[in-house]
Amino acid sequence: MNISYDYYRIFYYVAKCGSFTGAANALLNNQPNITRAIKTLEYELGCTLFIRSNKGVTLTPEGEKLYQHIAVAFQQIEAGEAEISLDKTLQKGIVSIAVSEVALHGLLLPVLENYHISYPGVRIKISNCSTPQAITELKNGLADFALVTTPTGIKDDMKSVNIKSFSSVAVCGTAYSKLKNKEVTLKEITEYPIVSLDSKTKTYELYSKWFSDNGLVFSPDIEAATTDQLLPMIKHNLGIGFVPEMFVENDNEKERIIRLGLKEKIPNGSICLVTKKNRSPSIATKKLVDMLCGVKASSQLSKPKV
Amino acid sequence: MNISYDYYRIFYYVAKCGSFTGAANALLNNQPNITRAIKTLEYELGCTLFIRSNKGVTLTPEGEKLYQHIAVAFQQIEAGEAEISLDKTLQKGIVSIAVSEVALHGLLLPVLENYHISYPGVRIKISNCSTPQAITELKNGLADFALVTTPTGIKDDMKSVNIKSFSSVAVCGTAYSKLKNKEVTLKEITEYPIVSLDSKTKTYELYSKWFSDNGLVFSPDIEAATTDQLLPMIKHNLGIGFVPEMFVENDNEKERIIRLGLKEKIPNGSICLVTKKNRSPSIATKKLVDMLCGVKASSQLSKPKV
DNA sequence: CACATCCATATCAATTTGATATAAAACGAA
DNA sequence: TTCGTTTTATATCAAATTGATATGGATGTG
Repeated sequence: MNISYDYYRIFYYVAKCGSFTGAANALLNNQPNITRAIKTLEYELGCTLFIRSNKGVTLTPEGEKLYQHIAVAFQQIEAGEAEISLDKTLQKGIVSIAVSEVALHGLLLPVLENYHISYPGVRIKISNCSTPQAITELKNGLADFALVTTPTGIKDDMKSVNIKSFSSVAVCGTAYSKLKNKEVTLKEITEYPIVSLDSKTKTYELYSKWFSDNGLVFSPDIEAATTDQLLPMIKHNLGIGFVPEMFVENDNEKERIIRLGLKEKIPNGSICLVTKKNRSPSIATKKLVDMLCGVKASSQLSKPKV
Repeated sequence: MNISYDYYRIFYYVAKCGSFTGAANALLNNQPNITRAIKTLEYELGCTLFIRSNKGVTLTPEGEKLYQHIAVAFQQIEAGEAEISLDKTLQKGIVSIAVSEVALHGLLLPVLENYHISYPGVRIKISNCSTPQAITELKNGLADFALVTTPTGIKDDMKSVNIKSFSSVAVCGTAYSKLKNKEVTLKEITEYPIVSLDSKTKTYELYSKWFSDNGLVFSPDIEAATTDQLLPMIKHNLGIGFVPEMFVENDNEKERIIRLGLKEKIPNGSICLVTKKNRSPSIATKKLVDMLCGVKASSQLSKPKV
């Protein structure tokens, strides 16, 4: 048995409408087609489904039984179509993001603000963690994508694209006001206590390499767990630190922070988006990724020829 | 949205098989068609449903959601097809019959014996009652059809066809042995006590009319509720009675019954099948009706042209 | 590096569907 | 009754879809 399911749809509408003519209208089709379709269906199934009369049709006992099933089936299909349709309009959905601190403040939060206004129905789950942790979350399927700072150290089955580079500045507290408004060298800085992120972070690695490239040793006196903790320490004059510019910009106690005019250029960090290669993003995810990348629209589906 | 449901079937099989090629085989179709169908479906729905790879396809999040619904839907459709198919082979079903006593013994039981051997899966519900009661049951939808003795007194929305006429005989108990082997007239009979069915039955009406047509009055001394009760009364010599021949034939105490050679011909009764005009019989019902009418097969459905 | 296994595309014939005109049957109202 | 309306049934043909085959590209395997 291999009956066209479109015939069942016609059957469904005829049963609901109680007439061939009515079903034809509901289906934007014509009555002779409905007559033919039902006749074919009856022939295929080997039994009469409707009793015809001059004022419409009614189900036979067999038709009745079939209808019990078909009605459930088509309500399911319609529910499925409705769900897809909702997803498509982004009235619903959930996006999980694993994001490192710099990426959160420097990229995700501002974009998310717009995204949330455009698609208030999409729920967002943010997991704020270090770069390695973010990669692990992505690997374990806990996040749809990760936003981290380079170097990422991604796995084979992941893909990473740079989205935005950011510059950092060297800052210190007001106790070091003698350094204000004058050019200092990196070597001079090593004579002061240095405040840095945890030695397990990629940022630590980055600065470590930069220092050694300049013939110096990066040996912080104080290590903080998060960038957010870095600035208070600096404000309390615990030492000099390298902080992404945006953190300084956004701070509401700027007067307690002194930006140093450093001779050497601090290496740019870069925020990149990491995705799993074999995983297809949901529409809500794709849209957010598009916004993060500054892309207008994602690839269109095309209608097949012939 | 007006997507061909056949595409959903293809989607269903692709999801189940995990590959376009596999689905093509399962559906006795070819892979390029599957590719085209899924591409069309994706275009219509406006989202990607499968992630293609060199070793098959997997569902995207949207495809997954759709599959939840489609799987339920198609299991329903398949269940519906299976049920129809079962009905068609008469492996299942139920037939309710309202039948009067004469029709039961004279027609239904012998036919039912064969029917039940042919279609053991069909359950049969017999409601044994008087002709008017049988008509009422049919009217109330409690019976699929009625088998009664004429005159039926059927309603407007019912159709009646004569199936079999039966002859009755005048019988008495052994106490009346002097009537044995001689021709008696109806007038002579009126001199003996008469045993008859209830005055509310159609049979009573029938004999009443017959007597009056012969210038006599039908005034039974004893009225029985059912034909089954008639013969024991006659055997106990309570009087002369008119009994359908088959009841006498099938009796296992024939020696206690004397058949009278009556001059006047006893009017033939007729068993007829009554159906509701606007109600379509189930396949199981139709088959039984066919057997009762001695018909080989019911009308065939034809395949529509072009 | 050849080979097998996927999916993608192009093409064309065969089939199905959509649309229109028209018939037949049944019902209700004038 | 007869006419008008409403229903399903049938015939027919163009348009669209589907089925089938050949072929190409990507990827993984011995």
